[in-house]
Amino acid sequence: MAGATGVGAPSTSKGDRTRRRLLDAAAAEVARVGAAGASLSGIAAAAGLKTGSIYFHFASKDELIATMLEEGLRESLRLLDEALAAVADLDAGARLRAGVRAHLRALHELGDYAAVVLAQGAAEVPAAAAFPRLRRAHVGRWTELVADAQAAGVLAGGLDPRDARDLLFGAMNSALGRPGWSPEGTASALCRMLRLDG
Amino acid sequence: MAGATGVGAPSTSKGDRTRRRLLDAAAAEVARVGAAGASLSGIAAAAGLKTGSIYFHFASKDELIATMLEEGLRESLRLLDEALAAVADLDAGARLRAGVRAHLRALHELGDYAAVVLAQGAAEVPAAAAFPRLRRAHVGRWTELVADAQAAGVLAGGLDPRDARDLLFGAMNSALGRPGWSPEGTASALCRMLRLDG
Amino acid sequence: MAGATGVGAPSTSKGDRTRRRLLDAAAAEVARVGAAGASLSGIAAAAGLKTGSIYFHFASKDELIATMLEEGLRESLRLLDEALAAVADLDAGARLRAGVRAHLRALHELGDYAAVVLAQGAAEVPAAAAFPRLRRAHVGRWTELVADAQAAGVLAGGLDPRDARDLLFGAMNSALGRPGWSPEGTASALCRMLRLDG
Amino acid sequence: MAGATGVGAPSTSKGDRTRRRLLDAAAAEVARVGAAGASLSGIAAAAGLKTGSIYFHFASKDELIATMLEEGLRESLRLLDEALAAVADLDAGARLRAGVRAHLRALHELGDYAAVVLAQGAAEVPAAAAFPRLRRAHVGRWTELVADAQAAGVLAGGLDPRDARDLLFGAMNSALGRPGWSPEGTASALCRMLRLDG
DNA sequence: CATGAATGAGTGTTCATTCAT
DNA sequence: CATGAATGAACACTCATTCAT
Repeated sequence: MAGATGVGAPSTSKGDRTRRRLLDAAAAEVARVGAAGASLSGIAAAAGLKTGSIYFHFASKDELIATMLEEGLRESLRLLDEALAAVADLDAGARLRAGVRAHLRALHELGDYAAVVLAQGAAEVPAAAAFPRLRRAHVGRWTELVADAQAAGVLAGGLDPRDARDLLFGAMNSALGRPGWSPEGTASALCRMLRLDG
Repeated sequence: MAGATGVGAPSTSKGDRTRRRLLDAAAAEVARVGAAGASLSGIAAAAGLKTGSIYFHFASKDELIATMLEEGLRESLRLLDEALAAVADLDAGARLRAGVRAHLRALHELGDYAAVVLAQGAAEVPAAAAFPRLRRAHVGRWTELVADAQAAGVLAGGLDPRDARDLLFGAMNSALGRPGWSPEGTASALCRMLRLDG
Repeated sequence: MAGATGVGAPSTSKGDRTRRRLLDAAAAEVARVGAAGASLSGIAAAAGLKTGSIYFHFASKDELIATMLEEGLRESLRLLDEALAAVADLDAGARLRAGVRAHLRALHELGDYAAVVLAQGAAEVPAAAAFPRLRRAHVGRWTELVADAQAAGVLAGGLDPRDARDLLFGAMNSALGRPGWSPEGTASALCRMLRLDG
Repeated sequence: MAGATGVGAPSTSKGDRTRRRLLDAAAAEVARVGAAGASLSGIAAAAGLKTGSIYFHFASKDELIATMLEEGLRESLRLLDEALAAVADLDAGARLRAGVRAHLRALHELGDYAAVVLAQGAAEVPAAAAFPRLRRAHVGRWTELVADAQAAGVLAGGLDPRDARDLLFGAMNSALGRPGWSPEGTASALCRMLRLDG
């Protein structure tokens, strides 16, 4: 929610830095008014450029927004995987809790990128921006986490893990709507509601 | 998600019927591309009118969309209250389960109206469209339901009921994203995950 | 300038009265925002009608405005002739002074009609509204008055009476721009400037 | 009245030249049909542009027209001051005659700009376009000229100099309505009528 | 007589996009 | 790399006009 620094690694060239400013500005603008409502002139102004200059970095509005979405999703997946790797040896309940904490931390850190990728999904977004591979990977990770937790009995069984996963996802992403939320607080509240406490 | 039946009672005059067609078309369009992305020409075409004719029925795009949102929210509140009235004498857990079922049924019946009111909220919508009374009433109903369930011990205590309410809301509204979902199935899945089973 | 009752004789039928209300409203609206800026819906509303109803009384916006202009010009000519008839026997200076007083009184009485006909002229007005006969008659009367005064030596000679007439006209019509002006005061001021005092 | 040469000094950049073409076209269009009746598409076409391109140079129709009016008024004031400076040492009658000649020359040179600023005033023009400083300066200059002439006895006394000034103004501006008028001819005619002859 | 409802051409304005500089 | 300038298609909205009721 807060003004994020963005997503990328430290870039070297001036062109790369401008590109990053544009992606950040696009994320903020899209989070504020949606993909359809965001204007290239607004994004350019927020990045300290004139409108036409965007086209040196991106071929079209769609490409700019798709790139921004993809980077947000990729980073969000990276943070999740990092967190899960650290708890690979623990039991299913602990891994699920770690996933929840990681997702909420990602939501918080990624700022506008997360707001866009996770809250709005790809609804208003151009078809080209589906990048299904990343999306499948992300979703798959969560389906696995949930199914393992069900198998271990720490999460209610008897229901399709994909349904359970979506409900969990909806609950987590609702945090983006609240001002001043903290990842840790929301994670512990959610785990308590699901009786997931260690 | 599917083409909505709409919201209103059978109207008599020709003008009323056109107005309803416009509201239905607006709901569908906004659900598809967001308020900013929806175009009056698209809405008019879907309602079988020419663009300019909209202005005989609504003073502006904002008024059209705000009216649609308000009717959706009002109807959704009505359905919730109706369901709660029928279980007023039961215990807090049963009332919460009834609320969940009612909300999901409303989501399903209201079609595009709900997709808009509940998923996007009034985020992108003009300030005039906040209709805060309805929104407060709706939110208040849910805070009460959740707080009662916490007090009765059927829902995890120790956390702000408003946080719990938002998590619950997020989980329920996530159903709109899935194709072919059923209100009853989702309700039972959610209740099971929360260990709310009567 | 002030809200005028209009121009016409007492009418009998209800249709005639509606017609008059429309002409009055048109005069006011055109005086306020110009012929191009005046809208039929505004005029209709000011006359207590719905827009479409205008077409029962006038075939088009142009016809409505042209009729209003013509009535204003005709009445203004009538008032001038009336005043001149009363001083037909006096000398040229007295007749010119009477004309000035009559014109300024007409400007004052005719209200919005005069504002339109005399100030804006037929500049913005449709070609059909030129009604050249009336205009020629009006202009002709003034050329004569001025030429007679020049011949009699009470108005500076040595210049084309049509030029003198236009300068005089411009001076008189400038009164419409001043708030709270009186016909008598302006007439005496103008006569004094021209050294026309009896 | 005829196609105006415009107002500005020779500009260098391409944008400045386009801007000037737009202002000239706007002056012509507004002189022809009034501010409300003038259309941006007409103005753009007359300037050899497409409608939307206007917005690169002016933020709105109002700004375009207001700018045009202001430049016209400013230039007209400049021409007046220039002429008055050249006769600062002469008597009040000579100064008034110089003012009349200067005003009529300005009317003639400024073409459509003058037609608009002086004939229509800022009546139909948005509030933002009043530029009251310029207007006050222009009006003040004339009040002074007239009052001095009255005090010196060369113009009839016994009447409010502001009234005399407005009558004078109306007479001078009436020249705009006549085809083929010359500033010198009109000035001498007016001065003769007012017995101002040096 | 008058209205309710609709139309189509027009308005001012925005915006993604292009391209010479 | 970036800008200044322009375009054309879209947009929300207005308005004169029509016509069944």
